[in-house]
Amino acid sequence: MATKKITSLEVAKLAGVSQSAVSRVFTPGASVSKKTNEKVRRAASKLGYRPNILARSLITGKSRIIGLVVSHLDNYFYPEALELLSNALQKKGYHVLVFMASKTSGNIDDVVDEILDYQVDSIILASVAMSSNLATRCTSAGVPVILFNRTQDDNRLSSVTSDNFAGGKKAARFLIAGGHKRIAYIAGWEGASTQRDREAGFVKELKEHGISLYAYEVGNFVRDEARQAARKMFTADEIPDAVFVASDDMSFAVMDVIRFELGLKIPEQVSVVGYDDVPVASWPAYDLTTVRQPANRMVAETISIILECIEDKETKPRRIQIDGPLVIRGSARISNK
Amino acid sequence: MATKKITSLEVAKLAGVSQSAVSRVFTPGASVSKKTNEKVRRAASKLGYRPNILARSLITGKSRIIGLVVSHLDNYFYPEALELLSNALQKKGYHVLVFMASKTSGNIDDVVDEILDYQVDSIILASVAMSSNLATRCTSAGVPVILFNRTQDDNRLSSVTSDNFAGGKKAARFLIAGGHKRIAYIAGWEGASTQRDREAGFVKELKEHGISLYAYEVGNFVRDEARQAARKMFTADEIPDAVFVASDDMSFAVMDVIRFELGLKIPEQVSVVGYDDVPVASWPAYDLTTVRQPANRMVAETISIILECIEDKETKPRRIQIDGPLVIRGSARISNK
DNA sequence: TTATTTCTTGCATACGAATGCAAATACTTC
DNA sequence: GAAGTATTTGCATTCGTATGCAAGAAATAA
Repeated sequence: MATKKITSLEVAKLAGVSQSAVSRVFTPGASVSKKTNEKVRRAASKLGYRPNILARSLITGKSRIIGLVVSHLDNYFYPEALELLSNALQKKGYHVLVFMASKTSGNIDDVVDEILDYQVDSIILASVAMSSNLATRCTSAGVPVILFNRTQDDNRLSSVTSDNFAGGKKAARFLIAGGHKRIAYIAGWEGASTQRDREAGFVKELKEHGISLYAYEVGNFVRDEARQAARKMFTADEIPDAVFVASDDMSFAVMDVIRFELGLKIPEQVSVVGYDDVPVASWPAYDLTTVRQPANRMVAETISIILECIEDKETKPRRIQIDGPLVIRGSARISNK
Repeated sequence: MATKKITSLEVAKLAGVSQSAVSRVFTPGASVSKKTNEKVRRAASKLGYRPNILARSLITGKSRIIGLVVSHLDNYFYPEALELLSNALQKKGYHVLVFMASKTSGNIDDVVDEILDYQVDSIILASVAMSSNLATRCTSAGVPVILFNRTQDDNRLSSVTSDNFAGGKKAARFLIAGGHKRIAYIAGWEGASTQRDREAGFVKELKEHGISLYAYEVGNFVRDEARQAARKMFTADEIPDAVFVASDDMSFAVMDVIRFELGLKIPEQVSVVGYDDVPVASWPAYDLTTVRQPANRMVAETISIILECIEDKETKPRRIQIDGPLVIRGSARISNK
């Protein structure tokens, strides 16, 4: 197996210049004459030379690798975000190293340690939290950490989320305006700031209208648990006439239970409102009214924060909240019946 | 910003040994005495030392990074596969560097070049092809390439797919047994071997029963195009009574058109069979009969090939086809009406 | 105890590219 | 053409770790 390694030295030899010259040709902004540049490029492409990013990283201290920790790829909001993120970073010359955080155990710290081993330029935690201890490690290692779709009470961490509190309020306002009287909520995982904020906003708005939650169950952002929650909620004596579900993903499960297991009509008997606006929400089979998380804008913000941090170490952490609209579709009544 | 870099040298100093000793402690299988080992480990954890993978790679020639090229994260088969892949590799001490191949332009070669820059130990192309020229580059760089869910006529590339031909046959056999008389097909992108094999198997089986395709449209594995295809196919004079769609993803779009735009009943008036068995297929709203691609077994095979190639350069490329069952649900009639 | 073998250890070097510095070359200007 | 400035270039070193080699320590055999 002719495992050839073409190094800058060989290119230099062929081009009749020094290794430094070759390096400079491939270093944007370095001082090289037109002639040398051409000679080197010709030799390089002849040999199929490409700079070794790893070797370069060793010196520059920049790996052009961004570590991404994800745990919920089965929630279709994340594949979309991943795709946007990866594409955008790719355009900027960075690439994404993926780390799965198992949903069960809270071993995020171990995972982040592994990430640091790769000398990543930055870490994105998608819907995942980290220990304060580890945040210290990252900070002192000079690796900026950005929480995506999650916040945390640690002022060293930047975060980008949708405005979950406002989103919760929007959902409530909409259901109230629709004349619903028995309004319920199916919660996500209580450890998630997104869940807490959505609930808080929702409950707050209800309260401001003198309404209190008619029913409450926890789905933990897991479809099966959402199903259970729905079964429990909608087999009671007098069932809710509206339910706000903390994620689209759970909403689909809830709708399926309501329609196919319990034979109820949506939205005639029960209105359902979700959160995320993943692609499936717009499919006619669900046609889900939901609060949109503008993935593209969230990603854009994330990336701008990352690049800023990488270029200028002194940037202080920011917390971005992006407002998302309520997307009105057919899963919830609009006027009072 | 106290950007401290803890190196093996500092650990060595603290532990009162040489840098080599530290290195050996962190190199599995190296010769170190129990005493030294302890001293070093104590010092290391005190300083929070962790070996720099990049520097290590420079010497060993192994980065423990696997490059993954994806292009269809919106088809929910891929997030699932990505999750399985990443998890399994993580357990083996490898990690996945993600590269998005834009669906539109065929710039795969550029992408793979970028991957090679990172000195990856192997490349997985998920549902993506590469030029023969580039395959040469990879081979000569000693980087094994594995096609996932795609084959290609290049005997230097390994591939792992489901048995698409057999899957197509199963779909046909099932529809025939269900007494369908006007059987149609909505194809994926013709450049994909998966598409071609599924179609070939399907048509072959029909032919063996003396049946020919009643209608044919192309959906290119894109939901919108599948919708168009369905509209065209099901507004004809005498519509098909069954359609095999080349992917679940397209199937959902097709079912939505059939039900909600055209007001037809599934499976009473039209039977639909898909391919993939993504999670959504089992949701009651679709309840799609489909040929399963066993993602977990496909991933397991992929990984075993990768590890084998990395350890033993002389392994020759393999082509694995994994048989998947037809999962019978409610979207297709079983008995002749 | 001494000779022999097996483990450990440190030294020095290598991996591939980037960069400060000083020497060399090219370009201006008078 | 000389003097001065701006631009290129090569040399040597550096990044953090792994590893062949030879010397030293420990264990075993005689």
